[in-house]
Amino acid sequence: MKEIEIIHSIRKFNRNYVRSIGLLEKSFLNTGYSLTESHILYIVKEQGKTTATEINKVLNLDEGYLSRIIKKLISNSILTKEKSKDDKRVFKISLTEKGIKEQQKLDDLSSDSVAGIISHLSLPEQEELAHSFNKIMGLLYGE
Amino acid sequence: MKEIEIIHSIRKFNRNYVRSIGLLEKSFLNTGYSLTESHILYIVKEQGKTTATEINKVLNLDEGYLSRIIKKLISNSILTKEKSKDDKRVFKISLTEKGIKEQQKLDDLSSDSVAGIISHLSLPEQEELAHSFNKIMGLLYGE
DNA sequence: TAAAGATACTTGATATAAGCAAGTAAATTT
DNA sequence: AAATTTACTTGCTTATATCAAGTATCTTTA
Repeated sequence: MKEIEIIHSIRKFNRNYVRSIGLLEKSFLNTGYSLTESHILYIVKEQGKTTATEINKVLNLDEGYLSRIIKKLISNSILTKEKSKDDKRVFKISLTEKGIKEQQKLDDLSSDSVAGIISHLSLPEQEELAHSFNKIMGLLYGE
Repeated sequence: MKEIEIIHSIRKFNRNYVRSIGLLEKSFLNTGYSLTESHILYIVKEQGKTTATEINKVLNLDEGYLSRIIKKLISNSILTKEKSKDDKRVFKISLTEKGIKEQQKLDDLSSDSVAGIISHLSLPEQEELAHSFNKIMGLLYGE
């Protein structure tokens, strides 16, 4: 297989997948959260009590933008922040009770959405699919 | 493999890949074209003389948005339009000479960008990667 | 075949997502 | 203790996308 074919395969995938992700994004429209906000909540769940800087090590958003999103999520009682004791520049961020529930809802929505996409496949096909995704993850991101 | 694991694999991939595509998008910043514009030019190249409606069968953009993008690309001499003879509501759209060149540039940029992402892999690994992408394409989009 | 409905495209107004730059305050380095 | 860096915030702007209403033409149907 030539390099050009390899690149074409990936680019073809990208063109299609970008649109899939666009659709996924639209499925978030009714929830009141953007995909980025949903990512942030996911990360806060994963990391537990964390900071804007830690979140941004994953997402690499504009700092100001992230700051505003966090501010909004706090004002909607999804997140809380408290001043860190060891470093007074830092705010420790965590999910509120409501935030935990909301994050769970978004998590379920996302899983349902993926379930829908693969629902037309047989179980062996779904397994092949997962295997392929895992393979790519391993190769590209070393996991 | 359980369904929940399959879904988790896909969601994990999505979280990572969304960011990759975000980076890809940024690589278009200097070009003066957005990823969407670049897609449009790609489709016009593929389809040859085409129409807004045909383009939108692929991209599903808001019609008004698409109309404006086309307008802009025409005013920048990338696209031309001519009124269709069989249907006076329709405009046939095609790439200008300049448009062909610009599209080619974007195409090259996109290929280079992908080449960069896979450059740390050996050829067999790159082949495995392409194979996995193709597999997913086949399963999800039937190609 | 004339009216009703559908299709192709456009335009004005607006929303959403994201980024830049300048700034404050606290920590770290020199 | 001054200079630099880090963590976060805020004002302003741009990029991307959507909604709704409208024009012109084509197609259906009564």
